[in-house]
This record gives sequence, structure tokens and C-alpha cells, in this order.
Amino acid sequence: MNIMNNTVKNTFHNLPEQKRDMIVQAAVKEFASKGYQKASVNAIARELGIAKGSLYQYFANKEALFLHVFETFTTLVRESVKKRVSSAGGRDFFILTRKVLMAGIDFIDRHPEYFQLYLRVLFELDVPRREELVAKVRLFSGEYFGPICEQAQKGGQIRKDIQPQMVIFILDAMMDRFLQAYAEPYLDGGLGLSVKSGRELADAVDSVMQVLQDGLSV
Amino acid sequence: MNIMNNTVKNTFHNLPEQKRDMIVQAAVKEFASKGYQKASVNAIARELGIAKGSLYQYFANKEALFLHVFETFTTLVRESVKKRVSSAGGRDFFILTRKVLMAGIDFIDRHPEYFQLYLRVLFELDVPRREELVAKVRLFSGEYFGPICEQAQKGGQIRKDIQPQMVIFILDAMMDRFLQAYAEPYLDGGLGLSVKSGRELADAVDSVMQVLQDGLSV
DNA sequence: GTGTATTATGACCACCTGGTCACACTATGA
DNA sequence: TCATAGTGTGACCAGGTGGTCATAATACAC
Repeated sequence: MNIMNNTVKNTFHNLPEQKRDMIVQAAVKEFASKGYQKASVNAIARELGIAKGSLYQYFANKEALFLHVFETFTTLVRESVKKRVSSAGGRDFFILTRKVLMAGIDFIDRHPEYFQLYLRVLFELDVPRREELVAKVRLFSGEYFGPICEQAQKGGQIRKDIQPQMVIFILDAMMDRFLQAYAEPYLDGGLGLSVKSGRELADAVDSVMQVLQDGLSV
Repeated sequence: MNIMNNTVKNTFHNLPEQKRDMIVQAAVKEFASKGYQKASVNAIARELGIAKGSLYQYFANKEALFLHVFETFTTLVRESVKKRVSSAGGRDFFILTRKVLMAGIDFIDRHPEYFQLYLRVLFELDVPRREELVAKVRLFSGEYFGPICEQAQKGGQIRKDIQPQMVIFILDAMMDRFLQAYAEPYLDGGLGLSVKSGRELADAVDSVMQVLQDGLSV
């Protein structure tokens, strides 16, 4: 996991944890708000109040810094989902997907910058190793949801006249878009997800899940 | 419609149509493949084989060029949908949405660069007047789908225990993602939409629409 | 206190950007 | 044929970029 192409130098690992966190935090903020290309190493150094040369003492180049930041994101998201979902072990398929969706909302609440970073990677074409990074997160819906879907289909919870991959696609699409709308208000088409109270938000989640359930079951 | 902030200069309108098309074509290609910020006016001029100064004789600045390009996109998409959808006048709600989806696929087939441009505007935060531009296209789902949804809800085609805006959101989300997956294969989670034959593609559309219909009706 | 290894620094580099402008070119009309 | 108006041009500008490197500061061992 931490091979990192040895582009992250030892000097960085030798740093006190607090300073490392500061650096990653500043970097994720810059990358999330500007995107990879427009993000400026100068700006990150300025924000941190350190010399640019120092950053290049920690990381081989801009790309290495970015990849490290994204790496911390993926570990963060995996931990979050695992913690939030696997806790209560409901076997019901739709209860599970509902939990994943709620975990996503929770993640955005806790780490909005990281989610925005993810969106940038998703939709900026000139991000280094973009497909690889996207795949790392998508692995989620593929590897994680895949078997669960199949099982639910065999178990009779999901209709059988539809490709398993299509089920995953539909779930993934709805959940992804829901989260995007939550994180980026202009995407929700007037639903106002991001300003809803916890109660209203839960209702919205229920609405979506209900439609999916009715559409996917039988 | 063509007020354009007078940032498009007369010299451009005076150009022979063929040359204007060439310029727009080169610009959309550059903006679509690089995104607004990284797109280079130099590169566009180079591609066209004309001097950069000429471009600035046609447009006040990079932003004006970009806005003009996007303008041609919006008119293009409106024409396409209108032509494709309004022709056969089925009143059935789900048949209509299916037609809109097929029109989207058709548009991507015909103008892949324009669709990619749209995706960039959608997901790059530092595009000039981004929200305004997105709204122009979203108007589609809002103004166009809105009344249709309400009517379908009153007419009993769509369940009434769900907010009309939520119906629009769900439709919009699914269709948008479907088209994105069709245009950008890495988004489809292994479905392989973009390489499907016409028959298989139609089947995929049917699958999605069937789930939506079953989920939204009653 | 001295010497050595590690880290911090910012001036500097080559390169590219969006945008300008004085000048060259061309077409038109008299 | 000449003058004028409109168009094309590319060297040039200031500003920003990612990246380098000689030097300064520091930490640590003895």
C-alpha cells in the first residue's frame, strides 16, 4: 500500500506527525479548490509558511505530493465506510445500501475538502494516473457491492431479469449523484439537499431508496 | 440570445461561415480536451494555422471565445432534443423520458467533443460563469421535465408519495449518469456501455427505464 | 566545542500563459 | 493608381509555473 514509487522522500516521513498533517491538509485544500493542474505548489508553500524548496525536499514533484494526498483520501474513505457500515450487521440488501449512502453523507460532513478532491479527480481529465485513482475508489462499488448484489439477486431480493452489473450501475449512479448533490448544491436541481435538516435529509434518502427498492425488487 | 456581451467582435461575424466553423471547432476541441483553464489560446491558433492576434481580433479574450463555443453547444443540444423528441407525440411519460435518453445518446454520437465540453463545465469549478452555463442546460430538466412530471403525477402515472422535485432529481441523475458512462467508459463500472452494439445499448436503456418505471409508478 | 549529516531556504531558471500593438497586408472604390 | 479601411501578424510583455541548487541553519554525536 505504501510503496508510493519512492517519490515520497524519507525527509517527509521523518517529519513530526503534526507537520505532516498540516502539509497534507494544505495540499488537499489547494488541490480540491483549484484542481490538479491549476493547483500551485507555490500557493501551498505560501499557505504553510514554508519555503517551496522544503516541499521538494519532502516530495519528488507535484505529482508525488498529489498522489500522497489522494492516498490518504482513499484510506480515509475505506475506514469511514467500514466503521459506519459493518457495525450493525443487517443482512437486508436495501438496508445495507442505505447505510452506505448515509456513510457517504457522513464522510462529506466530516471531510468536505476530500470529497471535493475526489470529484475533481473524477471529472478532470488531466489528473495524473486518473483512471487508476478512480478505479481505486470504484473498486468499492465493484468488489464491495458486486457480491452483495449477486447474493441479493439469488436470494430473491432483487429481480432476476436484469444484469447484475446493471444493478450495480444503477445503485452507484443514484448514490453518487445524491452525494454530489449534497456536496455541490448546484447539482441537485432545486432539491436543496445541502441545506436540509437531518430529518429532511433522512426523508430524502428514504425517498430515493424506496424508489430504488420498488424498481429493483420483485 | 445573441447579445453575447458584445465580446464577440464584428470581425468574427464578418468571417466566411466555413472559417467561423473551423475556429469554433478547434476551440471546442481544445476546451473539451484540456478544460477551460488549461486550454491554450496559443494552441488553438497553432491548430488553426493562424496568428494568435487574429483570435483576439475576433474575440475580446479567452472567456469570450469560450462563451461563444458554449453558446453554440446549447443551441445544438436544444435543436437535437427538440427534433428527436417532439416528432412522435407519445403522451406516455416513460416513453417520453426514454426518448430523451435516446436523444442524448444520439447527441453524444454526433458531437462527442461538445458533450465532453459540457462535462468539463459541469465539473470544473473555475470555469467562467459556470453556474449560469450549467443552469442553461439544466433548464432542460427543470423547465422541460418539471411540468411533465407534475402532470404524470396528477394523471396517476407516477406515485404521489414522493416530491415532484425528487422525481426530477432521480430521472436527471440516472439519465445524466447513463450518458456520462456512455461517453466516458471508465464511469460505467464495467458495464461497457460505450462499446455495446445498438441492440445491446437499447436493451441497457430498457433495463434502466424499466427500473425507473417500476420504482416511480403505482 | 567541534565536526558532520540532515533539513530549510529563496533566488534563480527555463518555459508557458493571456493579452497587446505597431506594422504589413489586402480589398475596395474612385 | 492611389488612398483608405479592415484584417492578419508575431515579436513582445508582465506574470505565473514547476523545479533546482548553492548556501544557511540546525541537530546531533563525540
